[in-house]
Amino acid sequence: MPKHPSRQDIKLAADAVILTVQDGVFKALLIQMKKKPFAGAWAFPGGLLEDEETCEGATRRILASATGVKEAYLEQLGTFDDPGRDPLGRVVSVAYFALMPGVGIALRTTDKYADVRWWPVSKLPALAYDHRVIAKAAIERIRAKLGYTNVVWSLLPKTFTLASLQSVYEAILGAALDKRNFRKKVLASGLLESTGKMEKGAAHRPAELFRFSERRLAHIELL
Amino acid sequence: MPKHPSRQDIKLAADAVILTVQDGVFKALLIQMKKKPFAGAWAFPGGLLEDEETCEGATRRILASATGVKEAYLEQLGTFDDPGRDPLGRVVSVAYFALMPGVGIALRTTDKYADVRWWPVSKLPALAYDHRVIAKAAIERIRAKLGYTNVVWSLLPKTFTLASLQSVYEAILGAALDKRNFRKKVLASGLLESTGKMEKGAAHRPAELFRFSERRLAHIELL
DNA sequence: TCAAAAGTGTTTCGAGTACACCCATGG
DNA sequence: CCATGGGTGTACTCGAAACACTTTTGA
Repeated sequence: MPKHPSRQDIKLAADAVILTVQDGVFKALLIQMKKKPFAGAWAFPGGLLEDEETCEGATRRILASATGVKEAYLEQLGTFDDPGRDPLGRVVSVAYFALMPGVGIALRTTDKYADVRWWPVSKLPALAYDHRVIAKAAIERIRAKLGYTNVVWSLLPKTFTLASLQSVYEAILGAALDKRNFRKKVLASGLLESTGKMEKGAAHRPAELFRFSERRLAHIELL
Repeated sequence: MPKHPSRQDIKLAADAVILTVQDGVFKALLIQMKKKPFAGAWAFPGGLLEDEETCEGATRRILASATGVKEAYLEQLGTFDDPGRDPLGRVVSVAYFALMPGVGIALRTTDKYADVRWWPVSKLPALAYDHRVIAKAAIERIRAKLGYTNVVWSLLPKTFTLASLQSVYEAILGAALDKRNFRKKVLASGLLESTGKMEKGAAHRPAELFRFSERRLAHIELL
């Protein structure tokens, strides 16, 4: 196959901003790096693209290696190419963000990383590279997207209570919502369907369990 | 400077979706290619990054070479990396969209291109590469952005009438707006200030000329 | 005086918001 | 029987949308 003539000395990488809500707290997954010059620093998991790999493919590989999760909502966030962003050379990063439910995820610290941890988005540590900028972009994007799409399904298990749905919104938006108005709007939106089942084992009146009628991205009017 | 170890055979390019509104019509700039295998085909102007150049820098260079315009609103649209998008090899494209006023732009067909033309967005010809996908993304983005930002300033000259402002909205949204409601909202928004001057030479009652109080991106509630 | 676009208010309707009490369960 | 969260309805306010005529100018 003929090649383009120009010589470029630019590497392509993918970075994954992995987000979830656990116990009413909006969290991001960070890894602690081992290699110099960033040993000990925290960053979003990422890495160079392998040949024959798409950016999204690379992100899924990275996602699985850090969390074991194969299914998650994934969306391209943007491409970050500040020339000084990587001290080891010119690396352009295509960043994605991933959303997943906060329950049932077993983090595993592989030998690639010194540590892997969920961090509250409101209390992130200092980040390597330009990951502070990437974090800001991801958080803005998901906040906005909650208002005009149904992405929230990607942050909840198959069935859930209205209270847990509301708490996901509140955690991400960082604001309290009125319970009655929230239920009214979300039930009228047609996004949910009743399962008929009830929550079990709580020390109070059991809540009805709902599911999403569609588990793929759609535009809606909410909030 | 030490280099990352991996060998990648991936080239990075930038493409510019250049948009404007002329005579009430929403248009995109396309170039007609000379080189095989796409000779004669239309596409957005673009090209490989030079070393030491950022994606945005490359886009500005491409923009200037196709239009002569140095100042335009520029925003990253997304990165397109389908492995089959370029038959000459693996090229990942970072696409930007540019917005500029529809008046006073002299297109120049350089020797790089067979032709350079404005095309109505509703009647684009067949496009090379994956530029149809890129076009769709750009158009969706600018439509949405009109509703929650003040970007429209980038599509108008320094002073303009309320009617011409309205016609820009109508051209991009593809829908008619109510004149009285439009004027009410846009005047209440605080985006505009009166210049005190009047339009000249029209065969009807002259309209007042306005200017934007801010010529940089801000979020607002409109539409 | 005619053609053409500029400019101007009011009413109606629906959505958003604020707000407080009873219910079902486990301990 | 008590503590805990689940579940429910109404009233008010404000912004969105619909709608038609008079004014100013050049030809």
